[in-house]
Amino acid sequence: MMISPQAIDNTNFSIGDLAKASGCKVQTVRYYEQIGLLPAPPRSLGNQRVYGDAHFRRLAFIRRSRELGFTIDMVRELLGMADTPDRSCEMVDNIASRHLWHVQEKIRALKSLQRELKRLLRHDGGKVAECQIIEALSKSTTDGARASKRGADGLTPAR
Amino acid sequence: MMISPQAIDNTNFSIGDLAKASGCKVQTVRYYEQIGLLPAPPRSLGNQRVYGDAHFRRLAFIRRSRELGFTIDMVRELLGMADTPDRSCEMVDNIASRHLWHVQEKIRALKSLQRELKRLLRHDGGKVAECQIIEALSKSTTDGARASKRGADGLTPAR
DNA sequence: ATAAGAGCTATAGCTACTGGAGCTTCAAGA
DNA sequence: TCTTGAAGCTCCAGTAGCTATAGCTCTTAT
Repeated sequence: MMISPQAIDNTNFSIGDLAKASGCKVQTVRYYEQIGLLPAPPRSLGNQRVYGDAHFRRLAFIRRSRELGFTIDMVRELLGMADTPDRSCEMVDNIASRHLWHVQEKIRALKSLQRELKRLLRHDGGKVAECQIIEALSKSTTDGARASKRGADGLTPAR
Repeated sequence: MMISPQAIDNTNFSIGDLAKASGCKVQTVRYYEQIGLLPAPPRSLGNQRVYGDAHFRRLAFIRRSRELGFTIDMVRELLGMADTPDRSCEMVDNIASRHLWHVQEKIRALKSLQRELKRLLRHDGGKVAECQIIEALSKSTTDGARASKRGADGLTPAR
């Protein structure tokens, strides 16, 4: 399965068509071209991008992968694999299962977050002075090092 | 060196102490100062930041809130509320429950993602040419535009 | 002919930090 | 006292994945 654009194409899409069809913004399409995910299409006489069917298929692949939460770099790898049909499927599996693992980790983290927030909210308020939530937030965690190991949302791993 | 409850009487912390104690990086502390979350402390003769107990408590509050996934702006609001103890607790509750809702939404989304990834991975691999994952990624699901706004082939633009 | 809408490039902004360069200051040991 | 290494300082750039704006040009319909 090749997802690269071919020159022999009778369909002509403007960038707006492509964006609408794939459900992303025009700027996003240009951005994908800029970072090398989507190859630069030929231009019209007025310097406007002219896309073909293969571009559409490749963009659809990209969007679908992004929807599933694959990073741009993962999409790059997946595209590379999709373009070399003779290789084993193993590496594709690898990427997908690593991603699944991350997703499951995220779910775990969010669930414990949910529990804590629910606990915080199980008091009803008077004045802020006695606000349980503020109170709870003021207490530092037992394990300070834990915070530095996680990203901003407390979910994504730190770099 | 950790700032234990005993050591907290010593109200002279270096930025490194503060960072270690709160479990974030030195740069992060400076960043919080820069964006106005943490007030600028006095400096030593050699121009180094000297923090006190109140700084420590405020930073702990910030880190705790961030761990719970509150955005910087939310933390700003929460801090503001914590600083005006006569107001009602209602707004604090508001922020927290809005946040809980977001967390629950995220969990829902990730769970459906998880289901799909598991489905993708439920096969064994041969060549990429027949790879189910690549196949599945190539099929777009959420592009109502493609089917409804385009011609019968779903690809040709209306021009 | 004209006007609306779409496309073009270039650049900046978003979140919440993180890392590095190139410097100064501090504290401890010889 | 000198030295050395760690820690501090400021300033700037970079991360991911777009999104938005400014100020143009091009296309298309009337």
